[in-house]
Amino acid sequence: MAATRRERLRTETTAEIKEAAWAELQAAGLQDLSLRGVARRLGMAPSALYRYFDSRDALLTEIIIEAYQALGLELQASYRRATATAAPARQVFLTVARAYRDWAMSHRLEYKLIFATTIPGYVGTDETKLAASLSTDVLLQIMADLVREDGLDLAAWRANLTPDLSQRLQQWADMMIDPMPAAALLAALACYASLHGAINIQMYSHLPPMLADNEDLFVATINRSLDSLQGYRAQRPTA
Amino acid sequence: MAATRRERLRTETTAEIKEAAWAELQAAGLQDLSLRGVARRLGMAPSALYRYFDSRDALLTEIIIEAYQALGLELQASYRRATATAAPARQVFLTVARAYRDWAMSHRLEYKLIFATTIPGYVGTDETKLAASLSTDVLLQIMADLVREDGLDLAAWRANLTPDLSQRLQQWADMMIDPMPAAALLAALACYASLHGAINIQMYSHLPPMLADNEDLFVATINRSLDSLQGYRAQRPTA
DNA sequence: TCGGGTCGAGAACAGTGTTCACGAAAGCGC
DNA sequence: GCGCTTTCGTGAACACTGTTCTCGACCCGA
Repeated sequence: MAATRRERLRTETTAEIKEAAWAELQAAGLQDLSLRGVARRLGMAPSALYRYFDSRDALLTEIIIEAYQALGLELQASYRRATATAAPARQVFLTVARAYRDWAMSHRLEYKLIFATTIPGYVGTDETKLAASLSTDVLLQIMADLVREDGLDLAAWRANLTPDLSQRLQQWADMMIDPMPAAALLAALACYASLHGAINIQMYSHLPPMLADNEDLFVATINRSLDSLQGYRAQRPTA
Repeated sequence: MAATRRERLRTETTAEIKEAAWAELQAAGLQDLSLRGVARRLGMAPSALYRYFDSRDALLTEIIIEAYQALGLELQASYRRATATAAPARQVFLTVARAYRDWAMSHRLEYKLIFATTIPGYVGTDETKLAASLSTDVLLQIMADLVREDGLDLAAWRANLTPDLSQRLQQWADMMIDPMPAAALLAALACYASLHGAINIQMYSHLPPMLADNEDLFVATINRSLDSLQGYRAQRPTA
């Protein structure tokens, strides 16, 4: 941790590079982050960047990880804020989900970077996994809260488990700090899928114009997803 | 339609080019479809390709559209096969959903092309919209079938509609050949989101290894999604 | 003060998408 | 059949790109 002057300068310029790269990314679009472009932006020779990053893809990877972390931290902050008011888990979920969507919509490029970029080198590094878990942990936490509050219709979810799937889910659950039943994990995944899909639909706008970027639509589907978590069913109206 | 010899040759070689481009794409990966590469594959000069396609991106766009159409046709075929047996709509949905997933999993590259590629020129062409509707129409059709069979808990869905959202959905529904209630449209969208999300989760493998490529997991979430459509809770009648 | 490690610059190489002028071939009206 | 026009493919060229290498200039600890 102790910083020799050299190290300090090094981390400083790597930060500057990443910043410039980010600006370049936003200006030039996703596909062509030009290394020479960021070099130009910094007023240095293109080759100089190789002192800090092994390749163009390495630089891109780092940026993606940073975006990932930003999302994760945002969600965690949202979670903390929501739970601070001692709200029921369902409401917490809704709040976090909205935070998720808000972030995605106001950081479209980052979102696409995170979820739709296949980096040639296929990063399975610990760093990305850590960044990813920042986000997913929040969801799992909420699900655990729901279970604790008995707000989850576990029976309904259990009904869809095959023995093999149940075992695999359990296997995963056992690796977690705060284990939860396989059925709850299934519910969490389904919820995540729904959340993710709802955002994607708007992000890549396969919707007619009057529904594009519609928050009500998002909230409605998420609410319905929550109904499904809890086994809620509308009372058949008298009519 | 009548083919002068010239026209025939022309469409013939454009097909050849697309085929070669596809091969190149699969060999070289998504990011770098090299125009020179496909030219090499065909034994022609790179510049010759410009007689057939305005640019590299135009070629890519055409390929994406073809992939899109392939998916749509596959789904429609699956739908026809499923309905031919006079099965209930719920089962039809499940069958088509599986077909969707199967296609995605066995055509990963195509799937990513379709849903995660932002072409610089932003294609809003009629051609892509038509290709897209091939897929979505199937889903809407099933949803209409469900409504007709009274297999949809419309009240539950209506409960999440705001007046504005309801109006917008209705506005969309009115444009369809076979109009349906706004609540049903909301259900369709939620279902689509869920479906899409469930596939994406596996596609971009943010799952631990024992759950990667797990079909049971997919079927379970889809089944649950269907429960949510129909308003079932806890034990649903076993088939 | 003196070396070894680090940094940045510049040239170079192999690619890339794209343009353009030029011949060769094909089709069409006469 | 002959000419003219349109189409097709070529090869050279331009402006880029990522990446590598060499070569001085600098900082820093000994």
